[in-house]
Amino acid sequence: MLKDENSNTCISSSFSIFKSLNSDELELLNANLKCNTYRKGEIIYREGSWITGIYCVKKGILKIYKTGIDSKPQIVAFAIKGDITGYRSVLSNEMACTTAEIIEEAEICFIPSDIIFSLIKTNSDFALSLIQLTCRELDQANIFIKDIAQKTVKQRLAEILLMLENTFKLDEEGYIAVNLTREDLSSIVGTATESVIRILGEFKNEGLIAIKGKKIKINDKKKMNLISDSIF
Amino acid sequence: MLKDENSNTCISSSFSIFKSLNSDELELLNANLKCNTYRKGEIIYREGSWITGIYCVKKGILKIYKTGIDSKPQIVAFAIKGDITGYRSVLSNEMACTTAEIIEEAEICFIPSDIIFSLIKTNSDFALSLIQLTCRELDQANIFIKDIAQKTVKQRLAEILLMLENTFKLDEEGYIAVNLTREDLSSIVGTATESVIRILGEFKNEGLIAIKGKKIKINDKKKMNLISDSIF
DNA sequence: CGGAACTTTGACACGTCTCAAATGCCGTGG
DNA sequence: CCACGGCATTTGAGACGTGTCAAAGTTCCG
Repeated sequence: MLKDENSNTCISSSFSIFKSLNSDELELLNANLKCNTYRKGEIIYREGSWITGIYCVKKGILKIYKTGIDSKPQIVAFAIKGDITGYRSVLSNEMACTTAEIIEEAEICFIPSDIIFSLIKTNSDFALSLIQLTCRELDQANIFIKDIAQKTVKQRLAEILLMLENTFKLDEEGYIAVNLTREDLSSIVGTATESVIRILGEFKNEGLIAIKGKKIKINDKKKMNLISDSIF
Repeated sequence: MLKDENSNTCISSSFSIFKSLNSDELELLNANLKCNTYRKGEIIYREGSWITGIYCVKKGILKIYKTGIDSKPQIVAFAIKGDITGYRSVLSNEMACTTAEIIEEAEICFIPSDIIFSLIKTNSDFALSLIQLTCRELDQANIFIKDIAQKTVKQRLAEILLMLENTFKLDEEGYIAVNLTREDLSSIVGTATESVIRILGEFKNEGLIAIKGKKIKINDKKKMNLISDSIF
């Protein structure tokens, strides 16, 4: 029994995308996995490269970004425990359109694309789950387009902080449990690093947040929402 | 034979999303269609409402937008002949997250959602087509996030003009065959109407484009690309 | 023909970016 | 274990891009 290594415990209900698989399908999946641990800074796949399967995050945090002008990155998503990534390129037979980089020591399983395609073929509920996953992400992306186009940097930063609190758990003290550099933050919000620093400072002075190094705690979620929604 | 009204000629190979359907499935589809013509300004569905099926565009042009701050719209897509819209909300059982408005007299067919779901269930190729469609749109959205976050208004406007030329056909004189107000343009680019006007003026003075009322013609596509890619 | 919506132009204020320099933090190697 | 070097953060000053507001001109359509 290799249960602790590669098998059943690896992919299961913690990945909601696989919730519609029966035990046979789960077994097929787990029999074809390659799991690995990665350290901060490692690249799982790179924009423009061909990837041959999708990646499931068992543990840790990845940032998913596109590379823009002067190789300035634009973070378009994070992947945490239970998320899959790389599926877009695999499903549409295209080169990876983003880069996936570890920002917190991670354990990641690789699933070859033919397994995914055969699951889509044989299990329509799984296919539907995938459709719904992409639809949800598409709406998120459109919301962000709207916000980045219409909101000020301050509003966007408030919004992103709330999003981060929503995405990542809080530690014992209430700080958002992720270490992002100020530059990372600027690469999400779409602004200069210095602007992030200045506005974080304002938020802190107004008592809206607390800062301890890279860790941020939102003190006044209500006011933060008002700022983000520009009712302020 | 009602061929000219609702049946086979209506949904067919012109909708690439339906290319994987066999003749039985096409027949089922066409038997359940409701087609209508709409005039400029009409709303097909509205953000926040529940829609019970998807819409196929046989003719005409729609703008798809989200409503933002001070009800300022943010256009996130267009739908033209051969496109489907509204599928995101249907597939993920959520309220419409965008509004679809006619900007050029259109002929549109409605397909009830249960038909779509049953096709997904029985035809995995159709499901895969849908997945690939959403994946492509998702990447487009992420590209636009990157650009809107990193590019100047001028660069974005150049990019959008190129995109419009790519999306819509050209008329006999080479003008992009769509009538967008300057405000529409500003709602795509994410800027003020006045900024669009001023920069269009610059482009025109530099001979990059020609303007005839709402119609725009790109004279120097190469230079336009350079501007958009900020190699300029 | 009249009015409404759209377009254009100008002046001005403000937000945000850029550049530069100082300080702080952290991991690596001696 | 400490010192060093490099990277991240912070702060300031100044320039520039864009948004806002106001007013005039234009087009469109009933």
